[in-house]
Amino acid sequence: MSQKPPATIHDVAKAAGVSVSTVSRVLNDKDDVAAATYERVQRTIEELGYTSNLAARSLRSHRTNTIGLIALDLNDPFAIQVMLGITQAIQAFSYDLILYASGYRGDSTHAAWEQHHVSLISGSVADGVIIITPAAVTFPTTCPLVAVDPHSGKTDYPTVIATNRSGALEMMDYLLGLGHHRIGFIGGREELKSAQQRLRGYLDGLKKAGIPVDKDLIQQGDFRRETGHNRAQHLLSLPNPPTAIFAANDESAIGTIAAAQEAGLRVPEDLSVAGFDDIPGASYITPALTTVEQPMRKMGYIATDMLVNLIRGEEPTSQVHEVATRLVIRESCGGPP
Amino acid sequence: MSQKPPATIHDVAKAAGVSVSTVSRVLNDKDDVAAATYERVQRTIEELGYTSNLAARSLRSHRTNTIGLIALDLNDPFAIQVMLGITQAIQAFSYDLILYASGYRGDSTHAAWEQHHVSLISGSVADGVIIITPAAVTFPTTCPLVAVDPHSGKTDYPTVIATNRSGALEMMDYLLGLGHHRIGFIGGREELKSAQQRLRGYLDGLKKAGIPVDKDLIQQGDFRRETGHNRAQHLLSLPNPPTAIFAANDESAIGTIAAAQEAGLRVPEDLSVAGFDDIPGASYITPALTTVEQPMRKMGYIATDMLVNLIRGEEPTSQVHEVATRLVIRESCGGPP
DNA sequence: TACAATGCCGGTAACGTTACCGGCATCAAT
DNA sequence: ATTGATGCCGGTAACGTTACCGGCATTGTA
Repeated sequence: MSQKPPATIHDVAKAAGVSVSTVSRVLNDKDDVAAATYERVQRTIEELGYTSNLAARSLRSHRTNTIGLIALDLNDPFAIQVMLGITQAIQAFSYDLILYASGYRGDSTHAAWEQHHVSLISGSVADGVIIITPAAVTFPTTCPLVAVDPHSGKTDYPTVIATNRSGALEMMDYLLGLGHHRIGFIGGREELKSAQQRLRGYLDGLKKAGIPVDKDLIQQGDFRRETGHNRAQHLLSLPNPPTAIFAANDESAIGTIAAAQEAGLRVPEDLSVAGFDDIPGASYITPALTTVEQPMRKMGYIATDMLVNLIRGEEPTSQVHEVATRLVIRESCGGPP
Repeated sequence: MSQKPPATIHDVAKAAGVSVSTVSRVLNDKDDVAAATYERVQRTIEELGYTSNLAARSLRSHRTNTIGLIALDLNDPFAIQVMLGITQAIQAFSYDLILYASGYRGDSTHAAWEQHHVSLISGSVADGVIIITPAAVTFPTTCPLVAVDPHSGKTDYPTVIATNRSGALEMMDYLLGLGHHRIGFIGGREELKSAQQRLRGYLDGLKKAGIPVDKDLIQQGDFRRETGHNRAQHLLSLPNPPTAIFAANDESAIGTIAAAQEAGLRVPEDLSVAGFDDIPGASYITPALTTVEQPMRKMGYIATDMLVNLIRGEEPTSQVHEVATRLVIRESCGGPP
């Protein structure tokens, strides 16, 4: 099994009896090539099984026709759903996608890790970058960049985000309407704007109903299932526990349901649980989760669209693209016991 | 916002007052550079925020320190789990990971799509490639390659696979032990060895129990939830429907449960449903799925290990690595009604 | 003192591709 | 017949990096 080196553009040129320039023109669909030559070159390319070297092309032309995606956690359903939207858009725009997911090694800050990968990718292997739930506020401005569910700081790059505050408020109105007065809240990654806005929606909901804030009922989370589980245990062990828990995302809500069941509580009879996101798993657990739908795929699609425009040198129409959320009522919420 | 070009190795060299060769030596941790010089260069690198151009490095040195992953469907929990194992291994081996998931555009065969991406990645942007559930039998042998859950044809590259036949057989023994005689089977992607072996386990189980094969009970599937749903509907509408359905993977099983519930059947009282894989969702649906665990993360880890060895030029210890499955009994199976 | 060994570093040539320039035909228009 | 425009193509120089060679000091050894 000889590992013979792959054919280069020179091999093709020699085999087809033309110059490398001509082969390059054929490859890039330039128009000043005679039809017969084009045909012949195209055929030799297939015969030799030639594939153009991405690294060399990128080095010379500074265009790769691929966009990079940086995501920390492949285990996160939100990221997965956004990715699906991105891959869909990628196809529509005839781009390729490269996902950098080398995993955060813990030997530096999360933000430093991200920045490193942005500069690694940009200008060498991708024309632009999408980052999902970034930890860094700023990035080296060397390449087009779009963030989905951005950091809360003042960012200088376009972002895609859902109407988190109004979505959370809508959920609060629903829970309050069911008669709940003590509603626990399990927050998300606090550096993300989305997490902050959902907390704000929670607070606004209480205020609107004239219910004073009980700090004990507000728990700091991080969007992870285990953490939701843990914080829910804490809330349920309070002397005066809540009758409903609003988790800042579905993963936390699923952890909350597990904690409730372990504590011998029935959902929703003894405890109402609400989430945010509407990940695929939300409708499959028991009880099916009442949540706020965030159009994750759409967000991925929009982010890609914005990025492609940026790459093409067009100014983005708006710096922040907001997409609407929607209340999804299923089975995990009822009246207070 | 000036898009100033990123710093090159020349900029660093000039700023540090050394030659580009020396900077390169520092970057690659060669040992013949004075400690003081090393220090100084390292500092200027940080000051300038220099990141070495991946394309140029790859072009010259033919080493990228990244491995490529080709996966067709990001929506597939099996692929996701394998990926998680890969990212874990990647970290342990200090490699980077690039995932090519540009999505199959349908303008060529699935196999051609894969081959294209293998040659695109190999020799330019990655040192080796892992493919999950490949559609192509052979690949251009220009780069190290490992397949997880391989094609059924005679492959000339190392593969990682689970003990699918014995796992399926174990499940059949369990179902037969519960008293079922009419057991439906919903198959997987037929070109995959795993799918074929699971079918074989099903058939062997029947044979062992002396039950003749009823072809109507064997449905061709493709590992997708919708297809499982559809095939289950067909099985349930049979004049003499099965009392249990063994789906070749959990996604199909989840589709089957949905179909049963839509038909007004209770699981497991009226119909037993079994799956294969033990994806995370399997324990969250209702009823919790009885299934055969396939150590997906471990498979990803092993594949990465094999690939890294291949890249380092070591001969693989074995061409096929088999990992053991395990029966996981939950709630979705009971005796026949 | 002479000579080899070693540490440290700079210069040059690639890697495979595309951008750019220029040149030879061919053809239409004067 | 001369000119200019056009179609088609080849040669050369980069892109940013690393491999390789060679050269100057400095040190060790006879």
